[in-house]
Amino acid sequence: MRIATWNVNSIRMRQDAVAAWLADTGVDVLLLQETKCVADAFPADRFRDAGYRVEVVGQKARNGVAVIARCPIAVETRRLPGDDLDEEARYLEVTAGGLRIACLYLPNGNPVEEGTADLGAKYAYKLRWMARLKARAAALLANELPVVFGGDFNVIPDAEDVYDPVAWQADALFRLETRRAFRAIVHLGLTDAYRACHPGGAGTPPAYTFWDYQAGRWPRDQGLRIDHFLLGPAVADRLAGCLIDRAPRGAPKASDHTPVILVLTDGLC
DNA sequence: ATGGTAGACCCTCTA
Repeated sequence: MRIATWNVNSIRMRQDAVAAWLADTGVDVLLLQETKCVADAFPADRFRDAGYRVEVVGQKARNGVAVIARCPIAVETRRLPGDDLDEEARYLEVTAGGLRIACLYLPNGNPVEEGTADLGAKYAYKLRWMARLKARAAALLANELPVVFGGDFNVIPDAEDVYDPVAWQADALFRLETRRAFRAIVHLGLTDAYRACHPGGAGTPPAYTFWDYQAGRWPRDQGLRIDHFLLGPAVADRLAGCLIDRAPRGAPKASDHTPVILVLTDGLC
């Protein structure tokens, strides 16, 4: 069974690319972020016509997540618990293929306002969102559910996951508070699927999932690893591989992110 | 050198 995650930066602009990639790879479940449209404007029919089920959480112009799967999808929640006033479309948790799968788009958090008590409203929201995600992960793990958290975490876990760690040290994606909050989630007992399969370290090639449109970041391979799969123990036991498909980032009219594919032993979809 | 691009938008914001 294969699950992929892809921040598409507008599903309406990327629908041909996503449909072609799905047909080419045949992944069972695809998690999308930054669909950037209300649910009614999501081009669900073309995926349904291709034999997939589609569930969408949308809002106008910004954010937006979706799950596309070959198998039936049971929606568990369309909101991340912990803040009833949060209207941003960033979380969709489903059961599919026997797994509890959370598709998430974690807040970017920039700009960080140094010198202010909470480092700015955007960054405070990011840290609150991460605390809510930690609580949700703890609850699902306590119930021994086979959980997969996949999506755009907007977190660079380690210096080897960014082309220039010094230049990024104060950024909301890499600053120490962000990495601490990410580690606190992982340390509940989750496995970073990519790093479990590719330990990294000196001499290993960089493994990025995002390259900014600006300043020639893609042709220079100056990217970030910010799209992740975190696996609960029952799913980590089935981990067979995790790979970054760089090809879509090099295509014309590409998203600034490229897909990450999680490969599990067994499992039906 | 304070850049550069992309997408959606009510003409500016987010990333």
